[in-house]
Amino acid sequence: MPRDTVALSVALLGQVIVHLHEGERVSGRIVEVEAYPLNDPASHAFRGVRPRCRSMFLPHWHAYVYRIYGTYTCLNISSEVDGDGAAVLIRAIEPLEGISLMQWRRKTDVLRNIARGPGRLNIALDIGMTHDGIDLDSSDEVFLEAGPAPEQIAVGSRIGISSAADAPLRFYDAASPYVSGTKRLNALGVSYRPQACS
DNA sequence: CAACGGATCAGCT
DNA sequence: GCTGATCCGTTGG
Repeated sequence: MPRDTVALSVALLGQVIVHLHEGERVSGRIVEVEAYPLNDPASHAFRGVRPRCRSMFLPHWHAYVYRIYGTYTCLNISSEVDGDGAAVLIRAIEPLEGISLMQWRRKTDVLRNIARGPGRLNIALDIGMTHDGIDLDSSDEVFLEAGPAPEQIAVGSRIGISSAADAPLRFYDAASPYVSGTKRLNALGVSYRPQACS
């Protein structure tokens, strides 16, 4: 996986997040992310290490989970080297395994609404503050697996922030119906094919 | 559909 | 106090 935050964001699309719940796999394919790179005014890490955002400064591939608006939590993956604060926010997944359990947790049967949005996907996967700071490589509870990259990746501006709001740092699978913020999907009108590997 | 308010936690001014 | 990387139920056009 790339160490650069933006490169990692693109590489994460298509990867599968798995949470083992009493031996049952609950999982989904990442279809939407946002990058919070170094020196980003919108990043929690912008003003240095704080108790809440300390996990952003962990080495590459650790979980940063924080609470938002009192009720919900958001999952990020730390992206840079130890001591540098940056991460990728996971914004939406396509439900794959353990769907009935996710439907129960989310109190809806509508597949499209199960994990569209960062707060929603954490409820669906039962990821919360207890997972803050875990190493996703060594954890046998929450981890990632390789999955098919999107055929086409779209780029847009990030959602719900005020500073650096125009930065094109939101990436999503252009063909997926499981992405959030539909009204802003074409905010930049930019899309491109990911770099072809020969 | 769009707009609004409530729920409710933690950091910052 | 207030604001925020949110979601949901309700209201009104």
